[in-house]
Order: sequence, then structure tokens, then C-alpha cells
Amino acid sequence: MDTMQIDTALEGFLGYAMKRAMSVVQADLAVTLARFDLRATSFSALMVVVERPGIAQTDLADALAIERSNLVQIVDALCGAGHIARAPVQGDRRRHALMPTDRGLALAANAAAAVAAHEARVFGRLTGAERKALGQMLAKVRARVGDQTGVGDQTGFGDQTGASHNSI
Amino acid sequence: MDTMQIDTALEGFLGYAMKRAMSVVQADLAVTLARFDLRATSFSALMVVVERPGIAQTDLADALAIERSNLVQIVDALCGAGHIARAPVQGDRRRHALMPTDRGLALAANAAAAVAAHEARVFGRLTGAERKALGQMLAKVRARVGDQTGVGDQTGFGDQTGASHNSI
DNA sequence: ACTTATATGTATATTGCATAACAATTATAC
DNA sequence: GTATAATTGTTATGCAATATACATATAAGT
Repeated sequence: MDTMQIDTALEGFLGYAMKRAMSVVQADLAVTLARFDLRATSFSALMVVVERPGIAQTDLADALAIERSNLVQIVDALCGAGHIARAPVQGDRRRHALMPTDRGLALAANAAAAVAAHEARVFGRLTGAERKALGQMLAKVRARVGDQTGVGDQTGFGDQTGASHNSI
Repeated sequence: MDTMQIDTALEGFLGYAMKRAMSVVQADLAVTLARFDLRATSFSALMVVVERPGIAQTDLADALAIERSNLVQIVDALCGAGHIARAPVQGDRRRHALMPTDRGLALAANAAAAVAAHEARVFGRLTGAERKALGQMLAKVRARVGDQTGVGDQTGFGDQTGASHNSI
């Protein structure tokens, strides 16, 4: 609660509005996922592995727009928790085919349901039509890649600070 | 660029769409502000100080929803660059009245113009009506404070990692 | 074969953010 | 009025996210 809106100079910027809204969403998401011992990034990774069993780490990193080197520990954690496994790939012994385990499949279903509930909560003030419009607008912003400043897309669902709050 | 959309499992989540869009916006903003030796957070702080000359650090931290302790170094940087100054407050020697300098006023004007141009760039695919609607929806999300999970608002304009990218 | 590219993993540095502890100052309680 | 509490700015510290550079194994190109 802004006490009484002292940041009016910034209110005009959509980026600022996005950041403030993001903080609310991330904080609630982190709480939501903590129940499953997941953070935003590992949840995202798990979801993609469940949807694309056998995906290689490099492709997963690209999908989530995170660095391969940083994905390693995320995959390590998911493997350690028994949610996914690194399987050998026939024909290319460099790659690891990431496969969800049964536990991982169950967790993904439960966590996805919890995240859906979280979204219903956080975006509860928006009508269905508004949510759809919001998603489409955000997609347009995201698609703006390779323009004048030449800065690209990135990141997946990530947290920035950790387990406490803050996420998606 | 997602190569070819492998993250479909996550596309349904608005939070994910927000995060991906935010990354694009933040990356471009960082480039935009680097020209002025500002980062997102210091820009936000400067803007508020310009709008509310004499504001105390605690109030500024509240306005931007960042921790007082983390604001110290931001204010230090702005002071060191000669954009603002800590002035004593009559009647309360604990407080510092943050005052913009002439240089700070000029910088704020120039940086704000650059950020406006950045937003025109980044949100260029949205119509004026869409941008307005987007701002209103984001405000609704941000306003959702103190609900079920009880997690609040936070942060200001901030980047999470610095100038570069990456996130999920 | 030899060079080049790719896949994964390791190490490290930077940054953002949160928390706790603290000194100085001011407000409140009694 | 004096003891206690609260406030302000600050410092220190830890954790998580992220970027970069590098090493190693494997594959592909010539």
C-alpha cells in the first residue's frame, strides 16, 4: 500500500506499473510454489519437461530464456528431488534427455493447479475478457525483439531473490 | 525469440507472460538509462525526489517499495553524482531531506524523456487505448494487497540483474 | 586426421533483495 | 524528568538470480 501515492512521477510509465504489478504476482507465486518446494524457475522447467519429455538442457534453457549454465543447478535440483531424470540419448552421448518421473508428473499437475489458483487470486480483479486482453498485449510486448535498441527476450518465470517472496 | 515456442505449457499463465514481457522491457530500459549512468532504481528514486523535494529516505523507500537499507546506496550514488543532496531537517536531526540539485533536475528531465521514448518503442505495438487499458489492469493487480496469501507490494522500477538479460 | 561446432558442466563475479544489528535521535510512558 | 520505546539512517551479511569464461566430451565438416 503506497501510503498515499508518492510515486506519481512514475505512475505514467507502463514499465513502472508492470514492475509493481510483477512484484505482487511474484510474491504470491513464490508463496504458492514454496508448498511444493519449487521456485518459479524450477516450476517452469518442470512444466516444460513434462510437456516435452526428452528435451535437451540447451533447448530447455532456450525455451525458458535462461543461461544453460544456470539451468544446470535447476535441473540438478529437480533430479535430486526425483521429479525428472537425465536419460542418455541414443546417437549423441553429449545430450541428456530430460524425462519427468511419475512423481514429477504428479507434482507438475498439482503445482500447475496451485498456480492456476494463484492466478485466479492475483488477477481476480480482472474479468475474463481483460485477462485475455492482458495476455495478448503482453505477448505483443514480448514479441518486440530485435528492434532499435536490439535487446532481446529473456528469462522464463523466474524469481529474483529467492524463496521468500517475489517470483513468477 | 523462442525458436518455435516450446514453452506452451507456460503460455497459459499470465504471470509467465508478464515475466517474459518484463524482461524485454527491463533490458531495453537498462540500455536507455545507461546513457545517463542511471539504473532503473536510481532513476525511480531521482524522479520521486524531483517530484517531492525534501522527502525523507524512509518515505522514499516506502514510495518505491524498497528496503530503507537498500536505498542507502542508491541515494549515495545519486549524491555522489551530484544529482541530489542530503539536507538537514529542522526539528528532526535523524532525517535527511533529499533535495534535487540543478544537475539532478536537468538529468531527470532528460532521462524521463528518454524513458518515454523507450516506452514508445517497447510498447509500440499497442494502441493508445491498449496502453491505457494495460496500465489500468496492472494497477488493479498491484492494488491486490493483503488478500489471502497476505503478500504485499514491493520494489520500484528495478531491474533484477543489472544491465544484461536473463531471468525466466 | 584435423579443425570446428555443440552439449553439458564448473567456477566465479555481479547484482538485487531481505534481514538483522546498530548508533543517534526523538517520542512516549510513567 | 527520567526510563523506555520507536524512528532514521546506516552497515553487515546472506541468499538467489544472472552473466561470463572456461573445461571437457562428443559430434560434424572438410
